[in-house]
Amino acid sequence: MSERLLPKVKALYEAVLELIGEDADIRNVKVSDITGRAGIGKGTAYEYFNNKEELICSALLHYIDRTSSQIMADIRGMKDCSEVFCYILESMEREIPKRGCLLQYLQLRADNGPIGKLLREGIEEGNGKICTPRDLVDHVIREGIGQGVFKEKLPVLYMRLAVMSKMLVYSFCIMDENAAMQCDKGQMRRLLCEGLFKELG
Amino acid sequence: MSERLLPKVKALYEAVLELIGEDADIRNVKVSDITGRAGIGKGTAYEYFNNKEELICSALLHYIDRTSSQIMADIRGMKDCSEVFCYILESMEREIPKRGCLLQYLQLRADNGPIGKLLREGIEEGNGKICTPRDLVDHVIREGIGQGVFKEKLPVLYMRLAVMSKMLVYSFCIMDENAAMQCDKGQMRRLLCEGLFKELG
Amino acid sequence: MSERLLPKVKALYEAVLELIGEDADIRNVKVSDITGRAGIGKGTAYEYFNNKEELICSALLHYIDRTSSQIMADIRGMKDCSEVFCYILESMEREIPKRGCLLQYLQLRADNGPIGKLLREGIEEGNGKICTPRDLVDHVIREGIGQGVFKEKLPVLYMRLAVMSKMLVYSFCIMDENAAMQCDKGQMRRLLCEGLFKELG
Amino acid sequence: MSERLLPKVKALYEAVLELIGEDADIRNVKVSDITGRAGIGKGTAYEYFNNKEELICSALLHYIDRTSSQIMADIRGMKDCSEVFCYILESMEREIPKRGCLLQYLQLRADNGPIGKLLREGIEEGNGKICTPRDLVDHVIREGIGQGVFKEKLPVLYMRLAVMSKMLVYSFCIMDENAAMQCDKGQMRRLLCEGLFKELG
DNA sequence: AATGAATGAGTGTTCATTCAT
DNA sequence: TATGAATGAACACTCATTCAT
Repeated sequence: MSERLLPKVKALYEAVLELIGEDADIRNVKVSDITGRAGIGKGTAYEYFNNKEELICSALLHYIDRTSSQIMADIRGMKDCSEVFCYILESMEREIPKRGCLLQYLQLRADNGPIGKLLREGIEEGNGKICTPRDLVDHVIREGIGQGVFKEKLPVLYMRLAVMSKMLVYSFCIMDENAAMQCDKGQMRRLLCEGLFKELG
Repeated sequence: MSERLLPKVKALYEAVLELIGEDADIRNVKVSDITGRAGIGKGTAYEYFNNKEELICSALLHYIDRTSSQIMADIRGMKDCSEVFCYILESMEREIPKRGCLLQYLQLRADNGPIGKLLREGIEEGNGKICTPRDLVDHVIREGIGQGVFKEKLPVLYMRLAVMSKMLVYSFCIMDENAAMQCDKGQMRRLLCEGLFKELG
Repeated sequence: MSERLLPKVKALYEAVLELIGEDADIRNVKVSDITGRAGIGKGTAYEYFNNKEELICSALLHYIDRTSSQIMADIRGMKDCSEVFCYILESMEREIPKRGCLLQYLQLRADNGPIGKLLREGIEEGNGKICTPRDLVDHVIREGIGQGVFKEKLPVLYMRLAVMSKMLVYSFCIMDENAAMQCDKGQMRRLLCEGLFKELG
Repeated sequence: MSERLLPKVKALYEAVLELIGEDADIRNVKVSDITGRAGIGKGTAYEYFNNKEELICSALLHYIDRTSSQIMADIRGMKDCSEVFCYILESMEREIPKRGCLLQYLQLRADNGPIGKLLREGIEEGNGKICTPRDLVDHVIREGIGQGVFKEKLPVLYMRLAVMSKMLVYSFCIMDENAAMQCDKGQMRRLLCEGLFKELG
């Protein structure tokens, strides 16, 4: 997954992410919106992708993979499980300019529309090759258990969902204008971290 | 909110919920799909709603309101905060046949498409009159604080999100086929309940 | 054509004329607009007319017939051909509140749409029974020739069109806001009268 | 106004004029009728026009402009005012194959429907750039006054309407099957010409 | 006789996709 | 390889007409 992207593909991916960042409804975005933003011809998109869904999906997956891989690399050396989780939350915040992309990804994972289905297929097919938030979650759990701070006998599914839900909560805080106003990000991260360890410890 | 629905409206609402229950992508459902399912003419839908978005939105809001109101009524008399939260989770499970409706609602709340926008407007406009999951969450928190089982000094926003995320996690367990297989619902509810009280206590 | 109209029919006719008077595009007027204005149920219109076209057509024809008949009766006794023509122009002006009806009638006479066709049929079928502007024109010509003020040897068709075009010109003056501002109606009538006699004399 | 039309636009214009020429009711013509006749796909029409009304309107305006411009160029050098007016009438007859277009144009100018409104807007916006029958009328009047055959003190509005109504009368002769049979075109033109000079001289 | 709720045929418009250049 | 003009399937929505009451 470290291969360099072809320049046109890169431009298309960037365009998709930009549009999502501008709160566009990705399902209603036109191909011409994307190619126009990317500065290339409409037909060119079809030289690289079979259809609109594939284009959007690939863009999202690439973003998710790149971001998750980076975070994964960063946390690999960390000793403290709490530090790891906090770093993940901080990283999410750093991505605010691309806000919406993570949320779109999470939403589409549960979406029954054509893009959602394709996204799930893409993740399954690229299993192992594509790094997703779920891999980060699993890393946190493995570390937590390894360091003895998570109870080993809790069901893995429960632990996974517990970690994920904390991340979801934090993404809501970042995204939601209303929530954002009344919340101190640092405090929220601390509370979520503590909450997680209380819950799983 | 106890007024009887007009029969055609009821049929339309039922049709929308059925289609969602069958995992259809509600955004891509055609008006004729809905009216066909409802057993009425296409034009009839437009006697009661101004457009497709309004129809779908109303159906979802009505469902959410009816379900939430019922749960709210049931938990009103309960003494034990833990019992309350467990009952809410159980109620969610009981709605499995209409599975997807809750998730669709939650998804659309964060959706930038036309239906999502209309949904948020509908909730704001009907403020107080329409009972939503958020009202259930607030009830849990009020009870938790009143009974002294939740730390009073935690930020309300955090508590709200903590409760909500537990519900979200449970809905994932119910919805996701993969997860469903490997998870014992009763155990999951117990764990989520305990987790919540550890986290907020 | 002096039979009394049934009250519902009268209400419908009035509604059509009112709508035309308000500059509505009669071809785009909905049946419900007409019946609503008439204060009766939509279905009731179909008790008296087979379809929308027939309703509109009948209303227009009735108006044209009634107005033309009245004018015809008024001018019957007049001795002076010039007085007759002037009276016709004055009568047109008196109908300003129903402005548009005459023009609509003239327009629809040349229209290829369903209403236009029906109108022409209606006039042909009711030949003799229905009094139209053409009858007024013919009266003017007959009188003109009889009184020796029109050259007898001019083709009738030409005379007919000459008279009609004068009336058309006057209706434009009445109708067109721009023209109306810069034109003194009395002067215009006089000029048209003189012009007609110069042309045909 | 001498720029060459794009081929698809030309085909669309031709199709509209053909349909009008075949006595179709232009307001009830379907977009697919027009594009079908033009031999192009339905969507293509929307590459060049924003909607049906604009398409029809543009076609008519283009026809009127082209025809009027041509006539204007032809009459520019003529010395005799009578010759000018006769030439205009003759030109109208020459356009018989496109019969209906002129009448449609005149009708739509007074129409309250969407096409009529757009047409009037189009004429106002393109003021000066688009050559219309009114320009021909004004030319006749200017020449008539300049050559001393029209009384200078008559109101311009009256003169304008007098000329216009003569043209209208002639178009009726050309269009109306019934009238056409009983009328010798040459004689009619002569009579109209003489009539005009008697009336305004 | 009068109604208006119900209907569904009909059409303007959009936009993903193709393909000649 | 890159393009964007051309396409037409698809769909929301309208409204004349019907018919049970």
